[in-house]
Amino acid sequence: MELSAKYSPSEVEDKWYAFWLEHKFFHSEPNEKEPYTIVIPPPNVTGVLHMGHVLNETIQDILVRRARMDGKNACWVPGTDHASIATEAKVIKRLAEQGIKKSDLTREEFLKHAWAWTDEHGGIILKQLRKLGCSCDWDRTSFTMDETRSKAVIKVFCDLYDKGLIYRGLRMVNWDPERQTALSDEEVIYHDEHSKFYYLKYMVAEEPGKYAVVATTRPETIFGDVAVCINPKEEKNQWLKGKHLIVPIVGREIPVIEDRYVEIGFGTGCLKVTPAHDANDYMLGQVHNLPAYDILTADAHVDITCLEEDIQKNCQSYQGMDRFVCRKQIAKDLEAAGLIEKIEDYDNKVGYSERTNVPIEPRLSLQWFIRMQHFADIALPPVMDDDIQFYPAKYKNTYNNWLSNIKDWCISRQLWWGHRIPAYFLPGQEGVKDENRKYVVAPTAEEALVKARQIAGYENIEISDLKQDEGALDTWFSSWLWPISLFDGIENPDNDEINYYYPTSDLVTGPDIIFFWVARMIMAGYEYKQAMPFKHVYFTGIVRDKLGRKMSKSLGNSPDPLDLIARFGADGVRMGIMLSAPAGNDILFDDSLCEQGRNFCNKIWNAFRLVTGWNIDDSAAQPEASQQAVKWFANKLNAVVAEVNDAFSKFRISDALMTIYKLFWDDFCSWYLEIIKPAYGAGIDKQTYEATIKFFGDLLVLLHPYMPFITEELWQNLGERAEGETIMFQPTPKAGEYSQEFLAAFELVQGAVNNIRGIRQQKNLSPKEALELKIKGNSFPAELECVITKLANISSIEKVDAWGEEAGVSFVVGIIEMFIPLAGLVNVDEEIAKIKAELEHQYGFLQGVRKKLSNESFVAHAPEKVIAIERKKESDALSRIATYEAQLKVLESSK
RNA sequence: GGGAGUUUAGCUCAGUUGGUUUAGAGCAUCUGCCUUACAAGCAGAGGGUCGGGGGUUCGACUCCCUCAACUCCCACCA
Repeated sequence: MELSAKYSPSEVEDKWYAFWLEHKFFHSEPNEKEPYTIVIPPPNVTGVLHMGHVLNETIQDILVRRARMDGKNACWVPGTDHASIATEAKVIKRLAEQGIKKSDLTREEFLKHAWAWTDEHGGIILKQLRKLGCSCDWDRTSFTMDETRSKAVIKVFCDLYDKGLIYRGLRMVNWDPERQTALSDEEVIYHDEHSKFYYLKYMVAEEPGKYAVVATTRPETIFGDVAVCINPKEEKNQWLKGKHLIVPIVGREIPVIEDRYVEIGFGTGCLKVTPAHDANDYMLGQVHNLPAYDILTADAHVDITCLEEDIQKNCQSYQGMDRFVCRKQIAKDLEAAGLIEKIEDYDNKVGYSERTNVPIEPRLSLQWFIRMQHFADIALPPVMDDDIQFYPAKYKNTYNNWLSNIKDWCISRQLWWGHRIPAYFLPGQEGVKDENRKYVVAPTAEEALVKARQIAGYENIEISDLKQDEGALDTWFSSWLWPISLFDGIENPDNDEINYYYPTSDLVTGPDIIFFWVARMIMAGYEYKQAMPFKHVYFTGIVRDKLGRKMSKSLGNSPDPLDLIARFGADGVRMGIMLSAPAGNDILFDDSLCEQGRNFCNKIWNAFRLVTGWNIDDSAAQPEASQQAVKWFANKLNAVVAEVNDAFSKFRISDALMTIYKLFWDDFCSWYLEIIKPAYGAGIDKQTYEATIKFFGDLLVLLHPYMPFITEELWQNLGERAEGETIMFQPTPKAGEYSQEFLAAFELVQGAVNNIRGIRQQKNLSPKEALELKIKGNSFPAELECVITKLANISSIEKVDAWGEEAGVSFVVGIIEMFIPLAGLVNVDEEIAKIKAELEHQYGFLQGVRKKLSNESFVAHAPEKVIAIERKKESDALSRIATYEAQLKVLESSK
């Protein structure tokens, strides 16, 4: 077979992926084998593959493929997330481009558009994962809004409601005025901001001409002011006690109230209280029994129509103004009226919506919540006790911190795209306040009707009388069930699949969703399966560019993974992303990493070309050097396999890759193959050839989890394969016994070869020119001398008792003294200088060792083993020094 | 304001309970090579005293204190 000198990934990748699919190698069914399960962190259904996914999915694929080769029944379940807010935003944007407003559509019409969008763009990302080589069980592809998953969500909602763990209430929530929905606390991101601190004058009603100064960053909320609060202990504000103040512009007369909440010494000590627009003010309002005027619309425009008529008159000009426009306008107007004492620069934090990046507005609204204390109680211990293990473990702290200060979870969203809240309101409550309206919670309208008819007075209502809550549930309310709902473990809690695959093995995800997702899955796992959802959590880092910046569309620093795959091959990209990916560390990604991956593919490819290009000579005897090489590599392979196994057990999968990389490139190619390489034109003996093929196969198997395509391609061509055979199920090589002594002896051989090569380089000697080697005293194991002979092109090895008078270069490896005669090629002065420098180093070393040994405390305290090592160092150094000194003498006398 | 983490060759990182020839790797760099698998390669070489300071110890990159820089998370100060 003629093979090109370069590996062409595109030619083999699609072929083998199709082969794997065709044979259903990725598919898993429960059987008697040990399961190994991963559920994919479901990407947004309309999302596109980015480098973060590449990292995350590559790690998962490595783990899954490795488990499969270890003989486990590996199952990697793929799927997508409906991503309520993000997707609804995209749909609204597209509708806007067509001139359609969401408000013009009915819920049903809107959902039709949303599903159309989902069908159109959904699953693109899953197709892209195939290009990466991901071995997901595609037959199990799921969606958080498909039937099984949706039923699970609704069932869980009803169940938690029945348990009293879900409640509906009027609360101050984080409001996104752009998308016009409530958000959970976790969906708010705080940014530092340079803003202004406005000092406003509030005239005292009882004492005309006198005023109190109130400092605020949000003057636009003064329409909703209902009190000014002071700390009862604050000296300078004592005179305000019991007084009333007049809100500037608005003209409302409000009381001065006292509460220790106000911090003494901060600002002016006077805090304006606006219960409808600040969480703390709301709390104060509750305590002091104050009204709340909501003066902002859902899209954060001023709306004063809730105020009394005479007050409305004063504020008319602000009606309908955007909140930030109004802020400026009020400042301007107050300034003009002389009601601003001063404006200061002020740094504070402002919350932004994670999804729309719009400043959130604290808003009083009626929402659904989950009582979280119960879930914190069940989810904290397993992580703190390491039943569930985090890699890296530092995230235990983060987890602990969050669960120990848990707040109730706002799960309702004012969106249509998502799971509709299964609460049904009873008819005939027109006059009743929203928060007091009666409802029933049930999975379906029919079941809701049954429940409703049991309530006195509603015995005769019909389904059409019930009004379902308009809201949808937070996306994460479906995601937290993912490891259970994927196996239908909510609706059918005892089915074979859930019993077999759950708990899953490893979860691979980013630390940014530790609260959103990881913690909540653990909660749901213990609530609904009484067991952990996964045993290990591997937290990846963030993929950044080489300057350490986050990858973003606006910076244009985010490479397209498919483009990278086209340039470097999927294996090259996988290797590139894995080269520097210890758990929890950010990855500074650079194309050159993929280049390294591609180069490695090429190296493997060429090694294959070499090995399979040899002709087997049945009559040839195995050369001594080859025999030693085979023995050495067998030992080395065992040692490395043990190392790799250890690395995997600690989730150090980048380390494992680097270890295999060096094994292949340095040990196998640079040493092993060079030793066994037959002379030009000659055939190779059968024994060596077969051993080599075996080694190559083992190496491919070791590499396969990282580089699935090239390893399958070469493995298939490495020997006769039956139809339907695949490297995917070849067992990982076992870590057998190996001789530390033999490996150490071989290292000495390598040292000698390196030295001789170095001498050649310095003396400008061709590799083709054979050299003689003399060895004095100690030597290598005799059987390894032939390796030096071959690799360093040595014509003869002579054992001598002392160096003669001839010119040459000497060197020491370990404590073996060697000499290369080089008549006429030696610059005596140069050699003397070199040896002197070496001697100096040895003297320094010896001195250090002796200082230790002459220290009585050291000899008294240090363990015997350590002292023995120091003594060995001493004698070795002495022996080397003797050698160099003798050489120096010879050289000097030859001058 | 709390908490966590990081700081080791030009870059990215190892360094496992303090002691294994006076600190390792990959990449990059430099030198010499188109040597009959591979120039996406081969061979060789140089380069850190382990952020600063102090301490514990016979001995510290490794433990303690302190200072500095950077990163991240959490928190209602208007």
